[in-house]
Amino acid sequence: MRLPIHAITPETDYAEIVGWVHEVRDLGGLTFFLVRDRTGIVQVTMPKKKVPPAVLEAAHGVSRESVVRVKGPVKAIAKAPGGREIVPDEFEIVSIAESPLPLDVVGKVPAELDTRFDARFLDVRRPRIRAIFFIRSAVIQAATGFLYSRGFVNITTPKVVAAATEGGTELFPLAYFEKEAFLNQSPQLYKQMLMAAGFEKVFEIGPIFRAEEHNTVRHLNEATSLDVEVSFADHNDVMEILEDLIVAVYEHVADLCQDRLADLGVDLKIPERPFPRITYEEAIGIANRALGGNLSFGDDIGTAAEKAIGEAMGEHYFIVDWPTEIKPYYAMPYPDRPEIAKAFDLMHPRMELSSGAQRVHRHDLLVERIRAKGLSPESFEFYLKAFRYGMPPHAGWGLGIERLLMTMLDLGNIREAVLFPRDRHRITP
RNA sequence: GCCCAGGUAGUGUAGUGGCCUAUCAUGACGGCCUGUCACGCCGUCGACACGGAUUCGAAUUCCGUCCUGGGCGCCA
Repeated sequence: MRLPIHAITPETDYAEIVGWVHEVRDLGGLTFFLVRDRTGIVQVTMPKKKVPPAVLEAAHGVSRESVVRVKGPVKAIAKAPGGREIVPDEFEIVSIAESPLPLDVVGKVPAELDTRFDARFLDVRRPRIRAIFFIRSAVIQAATGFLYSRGFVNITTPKVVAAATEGGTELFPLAYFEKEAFLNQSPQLYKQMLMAAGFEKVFEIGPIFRAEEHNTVRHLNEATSLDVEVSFADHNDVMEILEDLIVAVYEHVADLCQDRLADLGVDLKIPERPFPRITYEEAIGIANRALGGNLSFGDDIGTAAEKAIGEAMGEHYFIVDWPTEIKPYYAMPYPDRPEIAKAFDLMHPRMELSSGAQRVHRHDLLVERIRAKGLSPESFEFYLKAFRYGMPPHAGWGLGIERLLMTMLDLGNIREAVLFPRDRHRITP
């Protein structure tokens, strides 16, 4: 029976393992193999004079990264990694690896991102890279569990759509039989329509597509968004849900992924609630003081300003009360001060993680807002229709999973947080 | 879209006009080696993105093409 490698201890009598040949050290009369599976690494030690000839022959023909099956008694040896090693009485090559390898799995020689993505399956064999994706899985599990525990309904909305969600971002056009279609940039319109459906609390974790020709360490053309929408809630209510979720995710990872965090060398600090809230005006004030700039009300907060504010804050924080003008049409303006909206961004000191708002739920105001953005209400008819037959007030946000992971694990490039990233230049593998 | 920087063995690098039939490491192959843990030692193999130009001479300068990384704008 196959044993996961981490289950082998110095007390184990006998073990059968299947894994990849991580390293080979041939000392002549004695050969050490390190064999790796997803749980760990174990040393397989072959004294030439003490193992069967068939084992010797198989071991001689094996290459690095081949898949092997090894059976033998386990010996407690203080000098061996993990204090134990297997002396094989069976050694079978299950699948031979070609040589040379496209990149060094052991990590003696670094590889550039591009080389790594060309052979991503090999790259991900490296424990520290694999750790990112085991943690990513834990993040999604924690977020999903948190939302279920709060009574949310998991929804799936279409990725093939007929119209843009908002004016700004570029869409990928698609040949869809005789019609023109696009890949969706956000589930925004659909989750709002499900408020009209009376679902009250929904979430979706799924891909979003942005055809922006940006080339940065924090943008992808296909990203994963965690979207939430809640009826009878305002922006403050959903900000609380968001910070609770962030903390729950960090706690889950800190509790259950200690080994993976160690693989990455990350010392995870759990953010403290409540996250500070600063207004947009305070934010540009901080930026102006730090950079000697002259941002004024209505200007976008650029990268340099964002960085300066992040440094001043030093932890997760919200920027609230944005100018209505620079937020999407669906953000609800304050009734008494319509120039600002009940919109917020969740920021990590390094970058924006999420943005959200209380939404406009009044049909006439929504039409007005759409027009004010220079868009045509006619192309949003399928969406506007949902606002004419009893639409509850509602609020929500969208959170970038890759950015959450990138900031949590201090990754240098957002592509590190995706198994098979899609950027300006890469569509394979 | 605008701007900047790059493309040298399988991988990562050194090399700014002749000292380069190109450095170092890793790797592969062969040899020696019974406690390695980036094992060690000896030997062998393997590369200047492509096209053009300048020059007595180009990996190195110039032009073009292709490819890549990054910054900005915008955003998750």
